[in-house]
Order: sequence, then C-alpha cells, then structure tokens
Amino acid sequence: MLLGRGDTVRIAGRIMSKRVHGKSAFINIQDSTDKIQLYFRYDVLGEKKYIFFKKMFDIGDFINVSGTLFRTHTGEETVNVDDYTLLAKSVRPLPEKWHGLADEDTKLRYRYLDMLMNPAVKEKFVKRAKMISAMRDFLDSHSFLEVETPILQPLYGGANARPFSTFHNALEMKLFLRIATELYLKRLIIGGLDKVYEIGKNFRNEGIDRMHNPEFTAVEVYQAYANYNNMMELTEKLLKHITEQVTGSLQCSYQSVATDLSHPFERIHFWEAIARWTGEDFSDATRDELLKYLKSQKIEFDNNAPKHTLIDEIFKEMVESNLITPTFITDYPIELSPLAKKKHDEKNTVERFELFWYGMEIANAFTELNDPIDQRQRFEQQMDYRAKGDPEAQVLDEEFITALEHGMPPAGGLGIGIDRMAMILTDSYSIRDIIIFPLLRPK
RNA sequence: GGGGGUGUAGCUCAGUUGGCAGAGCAAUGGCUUUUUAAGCCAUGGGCCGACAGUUCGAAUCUGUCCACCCUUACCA
Repeated sequence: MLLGRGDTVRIAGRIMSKRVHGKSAFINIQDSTDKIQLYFRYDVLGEKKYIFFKKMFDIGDFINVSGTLFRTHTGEETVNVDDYTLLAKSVRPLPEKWHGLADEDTKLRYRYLDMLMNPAVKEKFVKRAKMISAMRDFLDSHSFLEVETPILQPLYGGANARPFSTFHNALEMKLFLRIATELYLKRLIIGGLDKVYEIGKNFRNEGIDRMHNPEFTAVEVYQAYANYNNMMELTEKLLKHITEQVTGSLQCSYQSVATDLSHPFERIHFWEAIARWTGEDFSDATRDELLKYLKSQKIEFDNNAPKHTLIDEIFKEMVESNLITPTFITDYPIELSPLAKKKHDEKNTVERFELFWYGMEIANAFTELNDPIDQRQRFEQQMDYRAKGDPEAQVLDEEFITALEHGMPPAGGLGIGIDRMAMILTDSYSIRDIIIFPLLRPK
C-alpha cells in the first residue's frame, strides 16, 4: 500500500542509529526488508514520554511506534512519532555503524551481527534460498518426488570419502553420518518410486578450505528408465532454469569472469578432454607413461597410487581449471566410478558425466549400475584399493546388493553440489560466504 | 602440512629509535526542536592473542605456541 503525507502508520523495527537534539530526536529503524527514519518531538510526546525515550532507548533496541508520515527539509520520508513501546532491549552494543565487522573470523562467528550490519551478506543467503526453491519447483513440476533418507547410517556409501562416525547408545551400534544419499535413493527406485530427489546435507571428514566445508548441501536426482544422456539434458535445463530464476538472465559473472548459458553446453569425452589440454592420448597409456608425464609436468603424486588415481590426477591438474563455461565431461574410466554402468561399446568405460563450471565440479551423474553381480565385483575392487591403503575407497554394502538382486530398473542418477552453485550465483569467493554457519574451530 | 601476512578498548583502526596506552564510533553525564557517519563539552572503558626470554625499561626486539586470512597440496 502506498502511503502519503499525513497518513497514520504503525511500524516496528530495530534501532540502527540515534541523533538527539535536545527537545527532538531522529532515529533510523530497519526490519528484514526496509528502513525508515522516525522523528520524536518533546511537544508531540510530552515531557515524560520524550525524556524516557531519550534516556532509555539505545541502538540495537526494537521499538514499535505510531505516528504520521511527513517529509523532512531534505525530502526524506519520516514518521512523526506520537506514541511508542519498547519491544525488546539490546544489552550489548552493535558493531561500529559505518564499517560494520571487518575481521573475517568475527564476521563468521557473529554472523547474525554481520548480516544485520551488512545487507550484502544477507542478500547472499536470500539468493541461496531462491536457488533451492527454484530447484525444488523445477523438479516438482517434472514429477519428481522429494524424499528424506537416513543421515545416520550403519554403513556409509555412494561416494569416495572418509566419514564421520558416531554411536547410538540404546542399540549399542556404531553409526556413520552419510557421505551421500545415493544408495538409499536407489533402493527407492527399486521400490517403484520412479522419479525421486533429495536435497540435504552430506558430511565428509576431510579438510576445510575455500571450496570445502565438512557439511555441505547436495541434491541427488534419480529417474527410472533413463540413462546418463537423459540426465545430461535434465541437468542443463535445471541449471539454466535456476540461473534465470536467481539472476534474471542466462548471463553469469563470477569473480569478474563472464559466462553465457544461453547456448547448449559443450560435451567432451573424458579422454578427448585430457588430449585437448595435454596434447597426448592417454587412453591406452601404461602406468609408466603416466608417471613420466606427471613428472614432466611437476605434478605431485603418490608413488604407490594405482593407475586410475594417476589418470584422475592428470585430469584434475591439466583439465579442470580450463572448464570455465559449463562443460560436460563424459565417459569416465571404470575404476573411478564403481556405481556406474559400463558402456557396451567402449572398454573399461562407464556411462558417466561431470559438469564443470568456473573450473569447479558442479554435477556428477551416471547411468546407474543395476547388475548385482557386476556391482559386487566393483565393490570388491574398491575393497582391494582400500586394503592397499586408499582410505576413501568405497565399502561393500551387502544390503544394497541384496536390494539390487531384487531387480532395479535401468535408471539415471544425478548429484549437484548446491554450495558451489550458490558460490557462483552469488559471486562468492569462499564457500563460507554462502554457508550461514560454517564449521569453525572453537574460540 | 609447506610458504607469506595479520592479531592493540564492545566495533573500525593509529601507535615514531624500546621510554606514561591513543583516535573515531558505541556507552555514560551535560548542552542542543529538521538531523541523517548530526554537532559541542565532559567521563568511564585495555592481560596490546598466550607463554617465555633479552633489557633499567617491551604493544614495539627474540623464541615457542594459538587463532584467522592469502597461497600451495588433498576430498565436492
């Protein structure tokens, strides 16, 4: 509703500044959407109320007022207050009004103060929320069913990562916090929910830096009777939809680098991508050839690492940072993808793709492996890597294999890292800028 | 983990060659009836990140540790 001069209003908010001139005073109040100036006069309020306001109200307090709208000499819309009540008292001072909080550590530990003093901080979390709601709208409107699967799991799986572990007292049982939602969502595909998704936290017991927080948010989407090509189309549509909803266009800028999402995303075969940025074809390379190349590029690596880890290393070092505009990398080596279905026309390769944007892995998807015999062999291979010292290799999940043995339809699966997408869409350098309360060492 | 930087009042920051611990904002007490980073006068506020050392004397020099940031390595 548009209000004009002389209209009566009742409003409430937090006091952000206060200027007392003796027998009159100005304050500014704000709430989550707006700010406005209030004017208090001795002759309007009377001595008792005016003095009480002047003495007792501080910056940070919440106030409720009634009054009439007017414009000051400088044209600022202001409420001439005729009555007020205190809604809540602040007994600690707010940060400095002009600079706000500057120390990075303080900004994170007192996020509520930072977002109060700095609208840009709050705006990022509003955008993040918009992003997730656009994602949900898209998936719902494409008939996907949102589900919630366990976070506390007797066995973890679905990704290569080290887990957090905990203990349930009543059952006297060791439990893990999930590292991915994958294996439970596939059980739902087996159970006849043909299109499902879950948006939720995953937990990985690994290092913290500007790209990683121990708990992070991902969406996983599964669709029966689909393959990775269908998931690629879905991913592209979803990403474009979200970007358009959040930023208002398909043009995106991250850390001063522009990307245009209005064209179809490029698709590059895994080995072709490596060939393009290394100048060499490694698809049939021996371990020695890989080692020689890594040394020639001065890339650090573990001497005992298996061949597929060396390949992964080359990909990460030589290819990823070049993938600035959204690009699908397709058809990965089988050893890197123990849950993906083999390609029937290409040896040692699976039907998998990853989507990169600004050099970051945004999405990972494949045609799901639905053959229980093959799946058992893949798990056994992973257990072998684990025995040879890879703590992130996957663990054999008997109950998941039992589920597969009951028959799983062909299906496509997709995972998207929501935090990284939020980083791009809010132009945030660090993941901690878009996780409201990132994990910090205790003070 | 390696390399570089930072840490001083509630907040934002100065602090000279090693010589009494400072300013602005915020707070408290005054003056001030159209200000908007309001203004003026006054007051209170500190384990100078922690510990040890050098020195007559350390915020300042040295060492160790802690936290954060940047960079680099690993997982998304």
